[in-house]
Amino acid sequence: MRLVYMGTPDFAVGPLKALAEAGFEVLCAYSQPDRPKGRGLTLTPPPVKAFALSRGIDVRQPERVKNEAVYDELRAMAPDVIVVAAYGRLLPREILDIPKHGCVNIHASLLPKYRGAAPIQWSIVKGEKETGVTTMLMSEGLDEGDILLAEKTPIGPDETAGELYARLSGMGSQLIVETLRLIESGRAASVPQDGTRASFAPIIKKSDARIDFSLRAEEIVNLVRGFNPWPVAYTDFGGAMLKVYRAEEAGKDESGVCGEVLVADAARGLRVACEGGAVTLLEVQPQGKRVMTAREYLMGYPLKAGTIAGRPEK
RNA sequence: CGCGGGAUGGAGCAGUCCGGUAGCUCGUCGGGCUCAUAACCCGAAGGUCGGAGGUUCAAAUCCUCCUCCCGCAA
Repeated sequence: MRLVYMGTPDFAVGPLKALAEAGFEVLCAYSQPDRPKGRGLTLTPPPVKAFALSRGIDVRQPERVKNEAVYDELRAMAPDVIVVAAYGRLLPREILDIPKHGCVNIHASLLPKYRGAAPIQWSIVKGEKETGVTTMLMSEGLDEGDILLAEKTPIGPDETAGELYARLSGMGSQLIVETLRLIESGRAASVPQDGTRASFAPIIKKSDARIDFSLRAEEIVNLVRGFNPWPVAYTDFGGAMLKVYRAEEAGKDESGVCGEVLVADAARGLRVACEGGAVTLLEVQPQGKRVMTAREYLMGYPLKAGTIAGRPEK
């Protein structure tokens, strides 16, 4: 089967690799244009582009996809199917209709839950115990297409978004190969999503990762897990930002105002009061410094018990 | 040329403005104490202050260039 691939970030690299190695003919890979990134704003190619080029796969990076020129070049390639994985753009009807078998999307959640840009992070932040990957036949709506295959997986109690991301990318790689084989053999069946059970996982903003100590300890720990390694939960003590990479629920034996530092002691740890208890911060990163354990942090920084965390954003 | 913070014994920091004996909290090693502890007491080792030049009687500290780490923004 001849396919066109559309994807942008790391998540989409595994599936492309799997498809190529499973013997599908990848005509071309579409990716978002190179963007200025990092310090110095260096123009950086997206991971899918970099991978595709290393395999000698042709790459296209149109700024806009709703464009006659794009339609024309796709029609000219006459793919049997277009596979989309975290491409970053909705596809218009004109494109959905081009491939003989339609456009197939890999989505990192159990649809119809967590439709949208950041299903992996939000499923952890919301405390889900289970998630998965779904392949679907794309429609014009956002992740509303009919479901082809889905595979579940439990979310580990300490699992971070980064870890789950890698795992789901691997699962998606196998699932998309399986899905295309079914389509190829004419045995694919799809079922519509139950829209009444749908939920939305919007693109993450930095400010989503600010820790609200008026939440319960469990919710705060989930926030920390779900936003690691990006954008990373943060708070601030006395105006200096502190990122929190790892945290755990503390006992309920001590209490204080939400956000109050209960314990700041290299021997006993860093504990902050929250709704109904406290959280222990285990791994943190002061502004301008590397990631360090709470113990290391407390050895050198003058944080005292009684400090109140979480001043509003400037 | 996007904006900014940083590099000091093994770890985390102070000292740099205003040049003059390298310090703090830990860790490590040896000894002591204790039923016991990331406890306590005594003692010790460990640093060309990121690198290269320059100024000076004297540089962690002032000047120039370089390397590496990090936050913001995108």
